[in-house]
Parts: sequence; C-alpha cells; structure tokens
Amino acid sequence: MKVYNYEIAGDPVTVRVPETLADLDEFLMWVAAAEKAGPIALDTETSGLDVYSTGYRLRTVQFGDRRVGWVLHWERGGRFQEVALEVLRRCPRFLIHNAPFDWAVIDRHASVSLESLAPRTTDTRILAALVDPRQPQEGGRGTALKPLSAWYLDPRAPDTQEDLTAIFHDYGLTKAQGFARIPLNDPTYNLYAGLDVILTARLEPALRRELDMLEVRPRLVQYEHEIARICAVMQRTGMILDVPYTKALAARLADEEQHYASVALAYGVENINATRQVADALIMMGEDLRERTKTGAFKVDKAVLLRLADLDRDWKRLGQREPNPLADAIIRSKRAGKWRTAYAETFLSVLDAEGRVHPFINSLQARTGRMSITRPALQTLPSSDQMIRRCLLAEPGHVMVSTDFQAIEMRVLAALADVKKMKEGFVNGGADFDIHMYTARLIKGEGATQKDRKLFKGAGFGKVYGGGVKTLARQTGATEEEISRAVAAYDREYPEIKRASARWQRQARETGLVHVSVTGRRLPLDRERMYAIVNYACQSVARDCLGQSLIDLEANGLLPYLRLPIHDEVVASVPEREAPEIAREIARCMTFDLYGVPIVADSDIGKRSWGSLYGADE
DNA sequence: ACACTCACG
DNA sequence: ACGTACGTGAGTGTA
Repeated sequence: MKVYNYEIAGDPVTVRVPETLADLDEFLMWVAAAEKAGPIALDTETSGLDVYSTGYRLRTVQFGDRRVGWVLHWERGGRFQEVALEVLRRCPRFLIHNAPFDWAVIDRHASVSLESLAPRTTDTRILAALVDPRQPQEGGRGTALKPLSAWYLDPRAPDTQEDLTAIFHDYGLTKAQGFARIPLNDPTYNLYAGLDVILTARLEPALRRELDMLEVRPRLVQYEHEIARICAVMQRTGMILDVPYTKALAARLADEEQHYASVALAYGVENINATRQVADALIMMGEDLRERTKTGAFKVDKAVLLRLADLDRDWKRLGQREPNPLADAIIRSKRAGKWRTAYAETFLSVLDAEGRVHPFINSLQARTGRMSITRPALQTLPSSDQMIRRCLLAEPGHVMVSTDFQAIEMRVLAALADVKKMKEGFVNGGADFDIHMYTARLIKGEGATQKDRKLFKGAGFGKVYGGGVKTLARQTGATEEEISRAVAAYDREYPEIKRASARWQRQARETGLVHVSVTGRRLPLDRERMYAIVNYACQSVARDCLGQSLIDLEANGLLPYLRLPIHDEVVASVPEREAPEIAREIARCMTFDLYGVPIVADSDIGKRSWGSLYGADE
C-alpha cells in the first residue's frame, strides 16, 4: 500500500493506494465501516474528456470520506476492478463533484448504469450552484472543486488540476496527453486523485449547511438531481451523425472558405479573421467605417460587412449601393470557415465507434439556471439554413420532432409580474395566439400592421432584456422616435412590469442583492445592472418550465425519444408511424398552467434529418 | 489572457 | 436622477 499524508484545514488526511490483494481487503473493511457512517465520496481519473471515443480509458476510481481517500487502479484490471465494481454496485449513497461526467464514464467503462448510480448520488456541484450560480468572472466563486474547497474548507487547498498540468510538463506531456499517459504510480497523480474525494466529502456538509441557512428548498435540490440524470440519459443516447454527408460538407465548406479567401487576398487581406487587416483594406478602398468597438478599433463585424456588400440580414441584395467585393468575400469566407471548424469538423472529431455524437449536456450552467451543451455546441447550430443540422439524424425508421414553448419568456413575465392585459390575452387567445400582434392591436387598434407587430415585439424584448431605446432601434431597424413611443405605449398597457421590476429590485436590496425566484432559485444580481432582474426572473423560471417538462416527459415514458433540451425546445427522435401521436404526447407534457397563465407548446414533425425541420426542402 | 466575432434561445 | 439588451460556447488573432 502506498500511503500519502496531507493536511486540509489543519486536519491530517491520508491517501491510500492499494497495491496488493491484502490492501484491497483492507479497503473493503474501510468501506464496510464508512458506508454505515454516511455517503462515500466518489471520483474517477480517466484518459481525458472524450468519454465516447474509441481507446478511451478509465484509469482510477477513488472512494473516500473526510479523512481518507482510496485510489483504486482500475487500469490494472482483475481484482482491482472487481473490488471497485462491488463498491460501485453496493454502496447506498455517493457524493460526486460534477456527477454527470463520472456517471457517463462509469456507465460506459465500468458497466454500472447511470440508472443505478444517479439515484444514489448527491452532486456537490449542484449544491454549489444552488448556493450561488455565478462563474468567477461574474463575481461568484464558481462551481469547480478548487475554488469551492478554497472558500469552504482551506484557502490553501491544492489546485489539483493546475498542479497536475505542471507534473505533466515534467514528463514532457501536454495537459491533454497527461491524463492519458502519466504513469499510474506517479505519487502526485495519486495524491491528487485521492485528495479530490476527500475535498468532495468535506464540501458536502459545508454546502448543506449553507443551503439550510439560506433556506433553499430540499425539493429544489432533488429536482435538479432528477434533471441532471435525465440530461445524462440524453447525452448517453446521443445522435446519429450522417458521416458521408458531414465529410462532404466539411470539404465543400473548406473549398468555399478557400475560394473567398483568395478573393480577399487579391485586395491585400492575407488573413480574413484579422479585423485590423480587413479594416485597413476597406479604408484603402474608400469605405467610410464609422462604428468602433469598445476599445476604439474599427468595427468590421457581419452587420458592417453585409451593409458594405449591399446585403440584408438574409443575404439578399438591397440595391442600395454598389456591393463591395472584399466585404462580400470576407463574410462568405468567414462563415464557411466557422461552419466547417465549429460544426462539421467538430461533429466528426467527437464521433463514437457507432457513428453517434454525445454532446455534454450541462443541466445547470448559466447564472439563471439555464442549461448549456458543449462538444459540440448543439444549442447553437445555424437555423437560417438546414446545411449544418442536416448532419444529425433520427434513428433508422424515426423522424425528428421539435417541440417548443410558445413565447415562453413573455408568458412567464405575464405570470410573475401579474400583467393583467397580457394574462387576458394568453388566457383567451387560443392556440395560435400571437402576443406581439395582440399588443400591437391593443395600442394601434385593429388596423395594426406587421410592421407594428415587429415594433412591439422589439419593445417586449426590451422589457424582458432591459434594453434601451438605442439598442432596440438598432435591432429592429425602427427609428428611436418610433421605439420610444412604442415603449411608452407598452408601459401604459402593461404597467405592472415596471412596478414588478422596482419591487423585485427593492426586495433584492434588502436581501443582499439576491433575487429568489418562485421556484426557490437564488439569482445574485450585479449592483450596477439591477435592471437585469426582470430578465433573470423570466429566464430562470422559463428554464424551470423546461426542467419540469423533462421530468413529466420521463414520467410519461418519453425519455427514450428525447435527444436535446434547447432552452424553450425539446428535440426528439420518434418512430415515423407513431410520430403524430408521440409528438402530441410531448406537447401535452409541456403544457400546463403557471399562476393563471397557460404555458403552451407546439410540435413540429420533420423527416429523418434535423435539418428537415429548417429551410425548404428535404 | 483578452478582444473580437459569430452561432443559438 | 438616469439609463443600461439577457444568457450561453467556440474559433481566431494579438500581445
């Protein structure tokens, strides 16, 4: 047995690494005593983050409590695996920091299903996010093990990830290579593997105390664990990639990128992504660049370039000027490049052996509680065009179904701020109710036009996001005069919104600049951006509408069809013959009442590819 | 590390 | 007193 001693918060702690069968027996004796005393902290070390790719390895499984961390060398096989498996199967409660990752690893590489493990897990990262969901850049502590340990346990708690990177460099390895190739018996590697479970074991009671003190509802904690498990199932299922199409697409995008880059080169732009070069070249051509970035540089983003190329937001000719060929080439080359690298090639790079992609679904990421999806970022695929979404397919014999809430944030706003006329509209409006046209008619009468609708849609977003007249004018294309009149009219019709914002801000000032949402979620505010409270309240409750829907969808047996949550939408793969029926079921699970406001969802049934729900053909 | 850009809800 | 667009992930260039 290798034994490493360390100190956390003045307490001696020990990391034990079994080497012999007798050591493993000693470990089992410890487990028998520890599992009676409480949950056991659990963690894994693996060859990296690409859990689903071939050649991926589970290297160690760690178990521990406040005093001792055991590092089991899974990679050695045999009895080491048997013992780890026995404990994984038997132990009634586990503590894991960022459980979805370890659930995925253990489900796939240690044959203990996440259905078995997840109900026995407390995720300390969830606890931390419910105390304070902010990232370090936002003034929070973040939800990583290191900053939480430093705050709650010991300011000198080791940064195990950071320090390991240094060790990797000693071995001549990069960070990415290090986790796969560092020798299994490296002392620092084992020490830190063991310390992580000890820190997790110590974090849990500290976070529980904090949640109790802040009166965070236990029901909310449980709800988040259920959502995390449901998202982990979706991640494990993944989506089928149309590999031949994606490869051809990547090649086509590369050609397009190259073609337009060579056009740009003819105008002296060697690197189309170098904004300085682009600005210089455009000025040389006689263009008058007016907009500046925050740091004073010339702004040459898509909006600027489209105008110079005489194109509207849908890339249609405006006929207002002679198109600038350089601006045109740059937007085309940049778009092709981004679509190739961020989407097509990422899909191919994360593919598993069965041709599926498994995006990491982080069920509790944003400061409002919103989810995020990474590797690949499937929440942000271009929707203007089916080209990229066409890469992803429903199961054989299935079709893609997308079900989204109708104007969820406006409905949540009406419910939370008790906006009388808005609520009336939602209650009496029927299935095809259009809140923005309704608002336009309230203000302009029955003769309200599509242009009016657009104006009041902008004003509505202004209310939800806290936007000003200038920004709204820029976004909608209306004049500042039109916008300020629209906003004033909006406030007259829906006076409760301003009042709610003021009330919530006053309450938050009394409670340490934290808004507690109706679901019990703590939403810390920035003193200089108190107006954001309306958005935080609406966005987070809308997120909880989606979360509750996921729970209801699972309860109705629909989880096997689900593929992705996208803020106000659920994407599913559904057997073609039953598609209308299942789509109706999904929409039904996403339909309910929120404080007297109907929350309503619509399903769209596509064909085999996700792209079929976008654009014209297929 | 930071700035800029661009994709989404 | 007044006014402030919200939340993400990812790639590339620059210093």
